[in-house]
Amino acid sequence: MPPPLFPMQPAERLSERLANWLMQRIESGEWPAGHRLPTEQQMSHDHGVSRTVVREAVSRLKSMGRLSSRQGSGIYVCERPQARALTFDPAVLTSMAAVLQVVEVRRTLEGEVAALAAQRITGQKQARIEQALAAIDEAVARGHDGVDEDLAFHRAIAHATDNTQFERLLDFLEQYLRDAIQVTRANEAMHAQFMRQVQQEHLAIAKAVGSGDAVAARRAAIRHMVNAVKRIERADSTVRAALGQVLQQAAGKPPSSSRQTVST
Amino acid sequence: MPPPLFPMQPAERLSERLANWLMQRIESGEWPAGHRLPTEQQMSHDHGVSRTVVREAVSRLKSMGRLSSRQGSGIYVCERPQARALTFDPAVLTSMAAVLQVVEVRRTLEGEVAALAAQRITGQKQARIEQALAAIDEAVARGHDGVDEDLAFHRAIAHATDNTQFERLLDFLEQYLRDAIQVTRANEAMHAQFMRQVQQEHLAIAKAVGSGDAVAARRAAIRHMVNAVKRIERADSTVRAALGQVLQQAAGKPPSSSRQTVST
DNA sequence: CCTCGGGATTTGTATGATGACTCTACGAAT
DNA sequence: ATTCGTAGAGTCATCATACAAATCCCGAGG
Repeated sequence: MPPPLFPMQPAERLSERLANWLMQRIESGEWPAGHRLPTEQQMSHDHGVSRTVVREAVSRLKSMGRLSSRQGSGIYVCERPQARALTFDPAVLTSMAAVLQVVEVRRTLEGEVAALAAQRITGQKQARIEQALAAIDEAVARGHDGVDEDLAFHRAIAHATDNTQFERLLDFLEQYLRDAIQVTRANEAMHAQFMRQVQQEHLAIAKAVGSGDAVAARRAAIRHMVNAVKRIERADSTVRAALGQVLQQAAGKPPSSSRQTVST
Repeated sequence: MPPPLFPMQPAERLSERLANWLMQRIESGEWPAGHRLPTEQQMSHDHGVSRTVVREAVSRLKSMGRLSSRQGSGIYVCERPQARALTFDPAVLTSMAAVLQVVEVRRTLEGEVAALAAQRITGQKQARIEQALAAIDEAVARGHDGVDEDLAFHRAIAHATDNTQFERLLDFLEQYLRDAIQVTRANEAMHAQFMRQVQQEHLAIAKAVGSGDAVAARRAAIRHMVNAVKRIERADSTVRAALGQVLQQAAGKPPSSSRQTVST
């Protein structure tokens, strides 16, 4: 039987409560980095739960990188609690407005990324960009939608900035935009025209970056993004409805899935 | 005894191996979203381990949001594997060059954020920005370094964009920059001059945003960021060395710690 | 001072039992 | 025919106990 869509919140498990309690000790600084926790036995006694519960709670914090245990020694608070990770509210995936917010973030990045790439371009990176550009045409010619290749093109530009963080950041944003892009491209009526325009915009970016013209690169990238938003917004209501639906049920689909149509 | 600095990798625990095995089933699509896993007993039998191990492995994936178990029913693959989180390589915290990379990312954002804020400013948001500005002076007057207040100022501007994602993104970047900012400010020789200049730059941003002048806001923000980089780079070698050290041992220190000096 | 053991401590794993919860099926009442 | 209640089997959550493996502590001996 399928899991319920709106499951009643099951009573908080003991291990969960204990994990939260432990987390609080760590966050409050009461247990500083390197501090050794009481033994499992001690904690199970203190909180009146079994060792199983203690172990599950600790296990959770271990997988979060906050605790680390060593057999025969004890359980310790990690030295370098890895920085809090960035995640967007899942709601970002379920509403049109939120998708546009993410697009906006991306827009601000792409412009500067293109400018920086233009300033730091080299022959090798330029070749990679052009190769990515060609890959889009190839994919489309083969009947694919070219979404992956499109994103790879933008990643290639980010790579040219010599700043790994840009690549990682854009890669992160992609996962929120991929579905939106695919559905937008699926608007067959606009397909042919879209592809021409999109590829033309891509070409402009690549050219500006390749010639080292930062100003032109920024302008081309921003224009590309602005037009992308227009394409999303101009998509007629049927497509928007489809987008809404897809976003809502956008679920963990196997990475490989037949895809349909076109562009950023 | 303190945990060793370079602990030998303990042989991979059974629960860890099983967790990886399970994860692979999920990632490969062999177990699609909503699929029910074999029972704990079945899995413990299949893999020749105890139920304890199975439970710990499942517990890990549960805390990662990939599995969800319902008492009396079974263990299921989650529908919407929450998007991959963004984290920068921990090395980002340990090298001067990497810190500058993050600063560069922030720079590209702040400019556009300021421009958008100017376009969407309201009285209420403007008040909040000015309040944050005043808080910096207050903190400095009280002998604090004002780093928290400084960051709050920038967050207030991000808030004015009406785009939550910007706020979250800057908030995320902060944790990589906080240490760098603090050490830079600790350069006492430059302290007085720094503070004046920094606060003047802040004022320029606030003013431009408040008046709705997007172009001026962008320019002011970019200028602020460029100068911030200069301040970091101009810091004499002793400070840079100190920064390197702090970054290297930057560990999970209790959030509350006496702080020292200066500015973004 | 250092090295080497051995016992005590602590986490990792195994096993069995019990309670709580869920699902299915069957049958009674409407 | 549909709805509802209930019994029963299946499953996870928790408990208790035991042993294995790794580590720590401390003292004997050099």
